[in-house]
Amino acid sequence: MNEPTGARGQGGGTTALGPRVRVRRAVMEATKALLEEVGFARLTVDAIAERSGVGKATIYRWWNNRADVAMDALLEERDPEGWFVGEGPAIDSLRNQLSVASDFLGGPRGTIVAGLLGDAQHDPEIARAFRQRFLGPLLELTGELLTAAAKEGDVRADLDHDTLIDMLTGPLYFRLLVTGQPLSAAATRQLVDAALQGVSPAAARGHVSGVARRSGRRA
Amino acid sequence: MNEPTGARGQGGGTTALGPRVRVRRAVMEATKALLEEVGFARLTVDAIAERSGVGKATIYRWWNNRADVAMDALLEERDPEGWFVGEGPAIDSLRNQLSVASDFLGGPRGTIVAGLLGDAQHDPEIARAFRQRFLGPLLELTGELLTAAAKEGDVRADLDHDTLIDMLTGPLYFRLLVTGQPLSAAATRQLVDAALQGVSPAAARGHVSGVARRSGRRA
Amino acid sequence: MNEPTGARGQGGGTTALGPRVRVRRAVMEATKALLEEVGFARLTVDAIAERSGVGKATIYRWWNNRADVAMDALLEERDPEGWFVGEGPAIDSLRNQLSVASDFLGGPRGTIVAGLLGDAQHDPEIARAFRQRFLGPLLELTGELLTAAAKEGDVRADLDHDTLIDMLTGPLYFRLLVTGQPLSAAATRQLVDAALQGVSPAAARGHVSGVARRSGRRA
Amino acid sequence: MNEPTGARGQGGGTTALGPRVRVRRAVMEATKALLEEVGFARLTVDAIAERSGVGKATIYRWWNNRADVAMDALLEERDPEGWFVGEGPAIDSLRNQLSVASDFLGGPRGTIVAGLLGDAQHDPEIARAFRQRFLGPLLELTGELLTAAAKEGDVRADLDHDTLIDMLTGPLYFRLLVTGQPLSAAATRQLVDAALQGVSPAAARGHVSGVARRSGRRA
DNA sequence: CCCTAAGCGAGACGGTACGTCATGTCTTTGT
DNA sequence: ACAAAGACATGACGTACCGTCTCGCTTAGGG
Repeated sequence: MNEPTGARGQGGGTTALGPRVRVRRAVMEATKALLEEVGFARLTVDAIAERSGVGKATIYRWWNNRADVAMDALLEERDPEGWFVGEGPAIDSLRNQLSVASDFLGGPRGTIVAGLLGDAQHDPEIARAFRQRFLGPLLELTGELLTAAAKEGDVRADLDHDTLIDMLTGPLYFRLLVTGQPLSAAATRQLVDAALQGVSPAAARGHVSGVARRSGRRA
Repeated sequence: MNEPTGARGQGGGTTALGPRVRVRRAVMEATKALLEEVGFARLTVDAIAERSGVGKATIYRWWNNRADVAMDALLEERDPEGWFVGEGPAIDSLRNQLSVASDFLGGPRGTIVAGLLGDAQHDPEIARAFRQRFLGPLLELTGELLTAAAKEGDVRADLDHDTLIDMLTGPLYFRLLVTGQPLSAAATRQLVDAALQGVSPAAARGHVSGVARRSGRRA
Repeated sequence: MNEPTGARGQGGGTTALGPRVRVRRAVMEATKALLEEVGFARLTVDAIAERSGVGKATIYRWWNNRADVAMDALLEERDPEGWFVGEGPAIDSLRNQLSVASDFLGGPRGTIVAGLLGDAQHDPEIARAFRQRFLGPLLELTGELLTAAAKEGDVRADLDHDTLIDMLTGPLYFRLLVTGQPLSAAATRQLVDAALQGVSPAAARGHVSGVARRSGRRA
Repeated sequence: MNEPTGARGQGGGTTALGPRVRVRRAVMEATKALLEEVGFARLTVDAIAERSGVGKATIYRWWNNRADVAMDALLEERDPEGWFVGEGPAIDSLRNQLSVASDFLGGPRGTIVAGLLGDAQHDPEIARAFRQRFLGPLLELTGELLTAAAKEGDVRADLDHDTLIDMLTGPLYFRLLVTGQPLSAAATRQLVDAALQGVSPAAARGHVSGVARRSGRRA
């Protein structure tokens, strides 16, 4: 279960063991180091190979391209974190999740995500992988939180969840990928508040701001 | 003034006339054709040179890189369009602008934008150019429309414009660059409605939906 | 003794039995098949392993490299043939041996020999093996035949045997490896005649041509 | 005429100038140096590129593979030499040519030739080039000398020239490529004498040996 | 009206990274 | 214990595209 698995582990046979532990570790570490040092744009497979002491061919055996490697490195860094929080009203968890996402995307790992998505524009395979491995789980969680929040009466039930997700998540990636404006938990709270209350005037109910106040725990 | 100008024409020296008309036209046409045929990802300067009959050096004289060329081609296609509409309530113009943007980004030109932004993740110069030349004018317009709409009482005045823009525009680029879901004027209308009314329940004003109904002119 | 022996069997230790029968057979057969299908140039150890169902490591246990394997395959094909003929005047046996060699080198097995010698130019080990295992026995026989023929008065006794062998055998390999001209028993007979009679005029002896006529049995 | 031409110059258009002088010189020099240092077997295009300061792509633009480069280097070393001697009886020139060839093949350049021919066994293109560019001119000369010598009465007129060439040249390459025995002008003289006089006894005429004595000038 | 400088085509060039191939060794796993 | 299966480091391959650069050829426009 905790078996170290390469990107292709998905196929999930029994004997397809993925890169042996040593190889995987070496590659991951080298990749992370290089990502920090030179960024994704200048990350090359050759460099990873040299740095990790792993043969280039071996890397290509287990990963499809540098983006694939970088994605694995990225996921390794994301997973142990407190993404999948729960407890308390769902709307709070939702706010929290978006704050955490902001911090993640606003930090050094955000640069990796941006680079990955940059390449994804040229290579559908990367796009697919990103959606499936990185984005999917997160959006799924968001969807569940929305369902719960709707049930708890904090979110309108008549709205398409996809639309809601776009509204809440879209701005983060917009900043990351397009405008380059800073991404912070604070800015995101503003945004979520606005989204919840609505842009039109006449949206002034203690209900909403009350929730907003309650959930302002994580900076 | 009406002189065809390359990217560097901005500096506006005296004799730096930009590419001679013939060159610019040939390059632009070749670029557009190639963008349609192979997409931005496989667009190469060599191909543009060969196809246009223009020397590679000449291209590099007037443009910085393939993204620069592609951007020019993109702008040529965007400009004549009905982006800068006005008349009637500002909120309607705003809705309209977002619909037009959706169609633009959802169509073939959207692919170019995506490719451009993809490269922008690796090359700050491209990012800068994109923001300045493509995005800037649009967001400026959006800002003005928001100001007007606020004055007309259709938009809350207590919200930061940057946040609002992120809320309204972000989802479009999110779909384009990240999720890959289809981008249509219809989907965008839904989204704008939700943004205006707010996600929280207790949002029940004929006011908003009335406006929405009025502005549903452009598909 | 009759034990099937790999290349290393020569050392002749006690327990070094050479590849087990099954392994050897499988490898030999796969190798021969591949040699016929793709030729020596594209013969790869991986292919032999896959085709024969024998592990690559096992192959390397018993053979040094692909040339070594190919050589074994080659020798398997050569041995049962009628190389070591005798009877009658030695000069006839000599002619016959050269004819047989021509046919061998001119046929598909010649291609293998050529490939082997090709690699031998880069790898002295292969060269050594070829000379010792393939060429040696043949030249030894030729030497004996020359001695006998000299004793029988059909060959000058004042000539160095090495020189004679070079004269008689060299042209065959020259055609095989250098000029690429066809190698047939017929062409070889011409050559041997010329060698025997001499290139200078004043060579007019029925003796030689008579022998030539007698020995024209194998095409 | 004296225009430095790359391997592909054969196509012989007017604008196909071949590698520019600087490139060619740098590549040739690096190649010769490397051939001396590591031999043909370990000659790599990468090394040539690095050593010469010429881009790998540029090398591949003008040459097809390392063998092609090596051949050019080889020819550069062969040409200025005294191959195309004349004067005096043709049979003497013939003897001389074979002696020179022996020295050439027996020396360091012979190793290059051997390596080239080694690769030629795997790559028909190399074989073709070797025959056309290196071997052809030499054998042509040999053919002419044979014709002249026949006319002068020193060589039998009833023998196929191809056969004669094989007899005289074959042994040299046999030693070079197959047996590995030393190649010297002295050994070659023995061989040529034997070929002229014939292997059979009854070949004892002052005629031949007289010529042999006269031509023993070049060691 | 020429004649000089610029724009320009053509494409050679050095460089970096790519992804692939085959080698020969080493490790794991199952008998 | 032997061997199948195959992972692995190594090193070279040949290709692609980049952005720079030199060549001459044209083609104005200022003397």
